[in-house]
Amino acid sequence: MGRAPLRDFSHSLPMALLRAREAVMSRFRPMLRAHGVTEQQWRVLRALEDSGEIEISRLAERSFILMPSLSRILRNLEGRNLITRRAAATNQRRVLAAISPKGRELVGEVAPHSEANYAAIAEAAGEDNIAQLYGLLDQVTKSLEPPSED
Amino acid sequence: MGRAPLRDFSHSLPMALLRAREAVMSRFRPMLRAHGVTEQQWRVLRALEDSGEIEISRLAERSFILMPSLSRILRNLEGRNLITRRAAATNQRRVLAAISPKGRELVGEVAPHSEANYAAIAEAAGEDNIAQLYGLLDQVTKSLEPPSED
DNA sequence: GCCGTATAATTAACAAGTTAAATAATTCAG
DNA sequence: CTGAATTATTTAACTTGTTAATTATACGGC
Repeated sequence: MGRAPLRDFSHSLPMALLRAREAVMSRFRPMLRAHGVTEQQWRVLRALEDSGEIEISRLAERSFILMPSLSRILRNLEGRNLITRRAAATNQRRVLAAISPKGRELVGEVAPHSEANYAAIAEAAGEDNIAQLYGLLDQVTKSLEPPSED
Repeated sequence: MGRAPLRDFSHSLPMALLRAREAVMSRFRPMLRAHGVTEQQWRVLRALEDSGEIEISRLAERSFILMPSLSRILRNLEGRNLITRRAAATNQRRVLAAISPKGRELVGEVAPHSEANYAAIAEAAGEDNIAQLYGLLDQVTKSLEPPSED
C-alpha cells in the first residue's frame, strides 16, 4: 500500500485483455484442435466463408492477421486443400484466396461446436456483460487507433 | 439483416479483445523495442522488480507466460545479465530468478516512458472508460475461469 | 517504349505460443 | 532403504507474431 513506485504490475490493461482473451480461447482451443485447425486457421476459414473469393490483403484485415503470418497459414491451408489461391486476372500482383469445398465442409463441422461454445460463454458471463464488454472494447479501440488519414 | 448463418464474423469476442490489445500494445512496442526488450521480456522484468527473487513457476503465473516460453525468455535475459537464476537451497528442483542490477537499471530507464504511455492512453480513451473496462474484464474473466479446485 | 518508383505478396530471422515429451529431483509406500 | 509415482523445469516440434528485406508486378513521367 502507500506510494506506488510503479503502476501495480498485476493491473495493466494489456494483461487484463490478455487474461480475458485466454479465458475465452481456452474454451475453444481444444475443440478446434480436435478438428485439426488452429485458432488462426479457423479465423481465416471463417473469414473466407463469409467473404467469398477475396484479395489476401483484405483477408489479412478481416482476420486481423499480419501478412507474413497469413502467407504461411495460406500455404498450410492450400497444402491441405482447404483453400485455393490464384493470381487476379487484372493485376498479377494481387492474389485471390477462396475456401474450397473441403474447407467448407470443415467449417460446417466445426461451426456448431463454435456456436455452442459462444452460447456457453454468454451463459457463464452473462449476456448483458458480454454486450457491454463489446461496446467498451469497440469504443476504447477506436479511441486509441491512430487518426487514419484516408 | 435477416438470418445469420453464423455469428457475424467481425463480431467475435476473441477478435474484439485482440483488437483492443493491439490498439494498446502498438503504443508500447516501438518504445520497448528502442530499449531492446520485447513485450514479454518487459513483463518478466517488471514482475521480478515487483516480487524480488521468486520461483519461476510463480513468475509464470504473475507474468502470465507459459513455462516453456518463460524458460526461453529467462535464458535470453540471463544471457544478457539482466536477471540471475539459481537452484533453491531446500529443493534442487525449484529455480529462483531475480532481477540483476543491470536489469533494475533498464527498468528504471523504461518505466517513465511506460508510465507516460499509460497516461496518454487513459487520456485518449477516457479514465472512466478504462476503469469500467478493467472492471468488466475482471468480472468476465473470473466468470469464465474454470472452478479451480484448491 | 524505358526507367525509376510504388505496390502486393512472400521470404527471412528471431521471439513467443501451444502441446507433448523428456529430464531431474523429491516424496512416499512398502 | 529401494523403487514407483509425483513435481519442477526444460526441451522438442510446430505454428504464429513481429520487423525487415526481397521479389515481382504495375504505374507514371519522359
